[in-house]
Amino acid sequence: MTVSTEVTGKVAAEAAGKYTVGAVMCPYRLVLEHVTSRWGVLVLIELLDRPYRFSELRRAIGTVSEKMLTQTLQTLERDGLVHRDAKPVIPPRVDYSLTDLGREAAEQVRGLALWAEARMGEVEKAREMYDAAKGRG
Amino acid sequence: MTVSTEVTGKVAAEAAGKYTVGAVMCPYRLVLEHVTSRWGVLVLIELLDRPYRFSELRRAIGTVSEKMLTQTLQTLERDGLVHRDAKPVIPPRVDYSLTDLGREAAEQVRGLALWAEARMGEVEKAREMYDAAKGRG
DNA sequence: CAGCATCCCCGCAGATACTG
DNA sequence: CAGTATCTGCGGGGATGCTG
Repeated sequence: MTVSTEVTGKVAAEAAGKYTVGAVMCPYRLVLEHVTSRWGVLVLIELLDRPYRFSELRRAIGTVSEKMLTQTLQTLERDGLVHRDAKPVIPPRVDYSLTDLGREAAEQVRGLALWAEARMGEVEKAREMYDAAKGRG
Repeated sequence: MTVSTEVTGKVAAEAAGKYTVGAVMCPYRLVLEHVTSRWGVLVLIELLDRPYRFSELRRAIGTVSEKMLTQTLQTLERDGLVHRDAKPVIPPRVDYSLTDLGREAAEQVRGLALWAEARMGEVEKAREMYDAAKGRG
């Protein structure tokens, strides 16, 4: 059916060529990695609620370093998913919000997060069973 | 929504064990990182079509090393998302398939992949505009 | 406040060799 | 075929200090 097959088919096709991990990757894979990245996921979900200022976002996420948040926001802004609004005031004030494109991505990501939250208990049980089975040999 | 990343304590750290990915974090975050991981995403989407044998999956994805595929599959199996069926024959034959839980996750992930594919062009245009704006200073 | 620049560690991930 | 075991690099990402 599936576009998913087509999608991964493209990945495979890319692999057949002169693909190298560190170098240029196809745009599709890149945007996917950006939105599924460690901090990208959390930023998108936060911004789905409302716009945030930089350090407000930092506090909301809680474990992200300033460097990684900056880097993540720049990547998402470059991909056209996040809008950066720097106000020329002192002290500086910068608001981040989702673009229409970013909102689409964020809603997909939120679906994933909601699933993870809902099924977390079952996953934990599965882990315990797996570990117990391994432990007994 | 809340995406608190506060550490839940030593229990989480110890439970993660050798499967720890990066820093210590709550189980919810862990599942999310597993399914959004570089190879986890591709494995889940591939398995959405049908069961795969190990090296069949390796060829289908195309760029994944044997080591990373093994590691990814073990993580997803431990989380109860992937079922491993090792047949006692020579030469060995191992089939991987999605569990019901895994299928739910995979469908969410596919949604993300489909979005990325559909909007890839717009993202590329956004990147060009961003780079052009930066280039002009 | 919102970043940028720099240093540096460690763990992800690739390469290689070996086994049941 | 489907893995394990081991070595190694290099880059992700944290810590720190500085700027507009």
